[in-house]
Amino acid sequence: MSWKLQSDRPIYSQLMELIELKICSGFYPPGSKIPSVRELAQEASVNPNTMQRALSTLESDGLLISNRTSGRFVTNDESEILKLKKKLAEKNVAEFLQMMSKLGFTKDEIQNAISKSYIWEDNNGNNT
Amino acid sequence: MSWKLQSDRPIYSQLMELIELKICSGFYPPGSKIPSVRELAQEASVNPNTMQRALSTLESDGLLISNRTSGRFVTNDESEILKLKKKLAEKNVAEFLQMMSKLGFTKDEIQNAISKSYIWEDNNGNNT
DNA sequence: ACTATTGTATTAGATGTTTAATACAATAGT
DNA sequence: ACTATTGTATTAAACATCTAATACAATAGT
Repeated sequence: MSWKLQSDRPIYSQLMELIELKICSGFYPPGSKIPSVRELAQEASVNPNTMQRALSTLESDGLLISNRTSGRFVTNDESEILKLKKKLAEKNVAEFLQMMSKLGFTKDEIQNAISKSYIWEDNNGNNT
Repeated sequence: MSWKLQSDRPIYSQLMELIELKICSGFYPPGSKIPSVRELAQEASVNPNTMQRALSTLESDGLLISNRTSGRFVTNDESEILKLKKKLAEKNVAEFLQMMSKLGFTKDEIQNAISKSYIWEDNNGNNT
């Protein structure tokens, strides 16, 4: 799995977003167990403390649940996940359109650019 | 003018993006003089050093030119500005689509969401 | 019962960002 | 020439982030 991190933004924050995405996309299904803090930290080439911070914050958001020694699990509440998915999507659309609007693009130009894109050919996160 | 800054990302970086937007949108036209470091810093409620960092970086990017005591000016090279505009737009579209794709939305759903938006009613940056 | 694995907490140091206060350098405008 | 305004540079302190090393707490699995 990809953990592409940038240096111009807090890492724990990026980790949170990436994990949210993995949950919303079903990569980590509802109720499923996710890897341990230490494993995830290694995956992402990040200090365990940093990963812990991301995970515990997502937990206080109600998205994850930790069971002391049995590990950490995605919430079973699918409506919660759907809610997050909608929230992320709406925020994304709004920010995108605002940006494009400020850059002077029209709706038609945007629709055009999107219909020309090929993102949807591959479902592995790779742009073909 | 709006200088809405968030705390989850370096301020100087956000300032750069906002200024780039002001230039690309024509709020600061090519060749025009922009306010002084101190003025801009006050506008944005930011330390002059932070604003200076944003401005001098934009200068090394070739977007601004400083004339010691006469002030700072937007480049006259309109092709440079157009290039930036395209770069910003492409990056924005790509990131947006990748995100929406990962969230599981189809092209049609996205096209739909965009056609339903009302961003273009008002040109002052306010969503009506 | 023991042990390995889990999440969690703590302390310290390195680094980057931001603010603050100040000073200098150059010149447009008078 | 003088002066105010410009960009620029420097130093210090406060703060957040990240890493590192380590330890503790709890329990599933044996």
